[in-house]
Amino acid sequence: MTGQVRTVDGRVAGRRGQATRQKLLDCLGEMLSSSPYRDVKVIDVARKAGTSPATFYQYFPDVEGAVLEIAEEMAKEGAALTALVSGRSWVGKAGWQTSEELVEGFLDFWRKHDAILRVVDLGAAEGDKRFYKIRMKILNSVTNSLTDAVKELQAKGKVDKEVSPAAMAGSLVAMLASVAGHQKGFTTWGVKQAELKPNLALLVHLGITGKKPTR
Amino acid sequence: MTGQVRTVDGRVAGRRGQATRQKLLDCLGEMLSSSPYRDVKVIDVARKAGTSPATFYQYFPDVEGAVLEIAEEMAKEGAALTALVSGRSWVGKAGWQTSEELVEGFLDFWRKHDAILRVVDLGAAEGDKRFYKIRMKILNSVTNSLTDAVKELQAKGKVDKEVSPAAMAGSLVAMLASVAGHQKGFTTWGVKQAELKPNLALLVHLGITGKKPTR
DNA sequence: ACTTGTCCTGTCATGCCGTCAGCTTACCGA
DNA sequence: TCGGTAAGCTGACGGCATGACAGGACAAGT
Repeated sequence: MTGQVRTVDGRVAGRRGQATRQKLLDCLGEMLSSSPYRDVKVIDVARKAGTSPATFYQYFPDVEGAVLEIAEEMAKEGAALTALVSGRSWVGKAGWQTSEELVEGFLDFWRKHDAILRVVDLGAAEGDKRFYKIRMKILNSVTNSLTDAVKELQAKGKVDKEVSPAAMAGSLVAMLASVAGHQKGFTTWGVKQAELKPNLALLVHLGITGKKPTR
Repeated sequence: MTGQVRTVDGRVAGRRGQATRQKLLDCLGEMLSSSPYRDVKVIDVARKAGTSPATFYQYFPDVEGAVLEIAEEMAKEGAALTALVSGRSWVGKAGWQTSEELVEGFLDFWRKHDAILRVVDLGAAEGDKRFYKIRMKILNSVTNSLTDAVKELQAKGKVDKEVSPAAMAGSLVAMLASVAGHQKGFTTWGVKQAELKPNLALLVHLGITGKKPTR
């Protein structure tokens, strides 16, 4: 399915090659956390990995290509976010818990992949389809599940029909992603983490069900 | 207050100099809209402005410095966003209208300054205090006004005391900013602009007042 | 016309980019 | 043990952007 890992010039990578390749990816990941994306240079990544720039170009077409690789890997891990929504209840106390756990999971994931998500976000916002696709891949599962939840509640007559499930789900997910991306900003600003989560959960609950939660 | 416009080496810029400077800023702005931030080079900006790279460096320390300049200008214009919230009513039909106009104004502003806001966002997310400050400057006015609105409603007993006004306002503003930044994404994805706005307005209204709007 | 201060550019050292030929290393069959 | 072959790595190079400087072009006042 995945095929073998290949170098740019078409050779198949063996054990040693894959190790080098992975080391380059790891170092790039660290660089992205510690310095602005704009300033990340191939030569620095190579030096950090204890190899030469030429080696980098053997495995990746350019920095962006390597970033995409890291992002893809993260996207796989992000599929687990679906579990935060699908098959959960939105009624009563269980509904409140669903909201809380969704927010919690989201913030954790974002904190963990902070740097790379920032780059993905930028790429997507700039119109790069590949980055956009990855961003979708991560958000889609959650968004779709939330969309379904709203549709279901609408069918039961518990939510106004004027609400567009997709728009609502998309907006909420965008909010979560954005707030997660600026978590540091919020704290600097005077809003504590502990306050943030319940408020986000409240907004999610309000958006999906249209009602205040029963805690 | 503003002082005179100065070159990097300390001289005061005259008429001609300011024109050149402005032209460079304009061209940089266009470049940011049409190509990834990472790939914007001084030499391209200079060429586009019909001048030389050396001239660019006479007015700006680097690309980032020039971007900050554009961003500052935009921030001034963004102060007008305050008017969308301050002194408005959140009760009854007027409340719904407030929500709608806030969303409308926000999306328009973001659409207009699309490219530069993206860069400011990235800079802020990467921890650059100067960009963070500008982002604050734009969002602060709206956020503060919204915070006050929530506090007021809380004082009247119309909103739960558990709600943190600042966290709620910050989350809503982050949502608006994020959705605005990915407007293209939403449309590609199947959500129409016309659906998006009322849903965002609904979420804002729910978040601030805790109640469904009366339309 | 002359002076003065502003404005622009040609040029240069530096450093990164991206590519190539060629060297080293690991694996494998004889 | 010994080549043979393919994988793996690097030094070196032309090309280009950067950022700094000194000096020439220009406008405005005298």
